[in-house]
Amino acid sequence: MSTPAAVEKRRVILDAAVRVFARQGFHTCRVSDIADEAGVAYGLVYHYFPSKETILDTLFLERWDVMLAAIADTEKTEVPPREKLRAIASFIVDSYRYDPDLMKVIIVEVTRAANTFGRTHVEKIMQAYEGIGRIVGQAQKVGTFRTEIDAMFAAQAFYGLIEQVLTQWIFSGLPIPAEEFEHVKSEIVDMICGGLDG
Amino acid sequence: MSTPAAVEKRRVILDAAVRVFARQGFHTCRVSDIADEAGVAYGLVYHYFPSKETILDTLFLERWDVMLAAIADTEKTEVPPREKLRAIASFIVDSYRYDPDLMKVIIVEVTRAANTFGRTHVEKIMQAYEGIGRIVGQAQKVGTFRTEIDAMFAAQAFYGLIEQVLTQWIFSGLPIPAEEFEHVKSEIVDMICGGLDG
DNA sequence: AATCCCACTGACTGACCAGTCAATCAGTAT
DNA sequence: ATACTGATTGACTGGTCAGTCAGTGGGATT
Repeated sequence: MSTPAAVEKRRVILDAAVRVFARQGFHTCRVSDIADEAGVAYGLVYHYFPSKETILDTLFLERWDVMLAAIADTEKTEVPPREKLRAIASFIVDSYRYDPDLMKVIIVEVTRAANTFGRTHVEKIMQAYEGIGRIVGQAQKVGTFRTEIDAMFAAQAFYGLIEQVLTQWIFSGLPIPAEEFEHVKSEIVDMICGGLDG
Repeated sequence: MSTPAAVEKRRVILDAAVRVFARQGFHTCRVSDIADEAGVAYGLVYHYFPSKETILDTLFLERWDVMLAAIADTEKTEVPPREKLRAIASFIVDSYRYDPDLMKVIIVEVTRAANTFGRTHVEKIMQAYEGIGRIVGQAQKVGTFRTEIDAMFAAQAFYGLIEQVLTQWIFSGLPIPAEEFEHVKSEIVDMICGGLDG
């Protein structure tokens, strides 16, 4: 059915869509913008995707599944809980580091878009919380983490903080220096595990 | 110029807009939906507001200014830092408690809408972070909070967590029991100040 | 060389909707 | 009464854009 060439064209359209969504926003851009960016005829977009929304859909699911896999892998490793959280923070921060446009689109247009599009993916998004929640819960059972704080609540705090940081970076529009990425990874874990009390 | 009756009509339209935006979302709803909800002719909306966007604008600014004032007031009080954070958490949680539709609109359509509308209000939004950041910074100077964590970073963690919790409530669409509101207030402060380490 | 199969093209359509505006109405002043 | 003023109405316009579709071209298959 789908020749290698066709698979590649599909990819070209997806990559173009990332750039266009990141630049103009999903609602603001036209399908013709995506076609132009991909250097492809308008109609071809509809040859590969049934709708504009499906393109965003595809981009989100592709990446989110990779993240869920990364969380699941981390869960299985035999390292201290703090290291597990660090691994996840590291994965998400690096996702932004190496493909800021894609992460921008996912966060701005899906994860944070509770109104329109995000609603469709609440369950997928929740699976990430649940994975993190299980790591926290496990650490509580072992006695590494306090049991006073609900594990799912802690997961929200952890993921929420990361998303907040990425959102700041996205807002700023500035390139982020390499050491900032590494510094933030540590600060996230320190904040969530250590708290503010001195 | 504006008679009391006119001021009231304006209010009727704003309140209707809150309900419509909360129900259908800003981008999805039509101006005629707002007019219908307000029981008012289509054109009258444009008599009171120059554009659809200005309505959302007005709703956000009205409420956000109240919140900035609440933060500023809290800053001035002479209570332990933890109590200050609790007061702010309490204010925001209660804002949702007593007007969930308005908070839903502000969070979903402005605060979290980094792409389109939010961009206009980044500075206003940042002022909230800065207020919280000053409280944390002050507590660090006094020695109540550790200095390892950047004050603005902590403010992001704090506000981000609250917004994350509200977003969960919004997503769920369920009514929240009274004790849940109170419980969450404590849990937010405990999480941010105490951290997870046991 | 005839046929088939898709990738591919881009002009076109149909629906939608923000914002306009000319007309009407109601209250108040003169 | 008359004139004036601002509130109110809703039909209409102009522009936008997602999605359609009839047709083209080129590589494989027979």
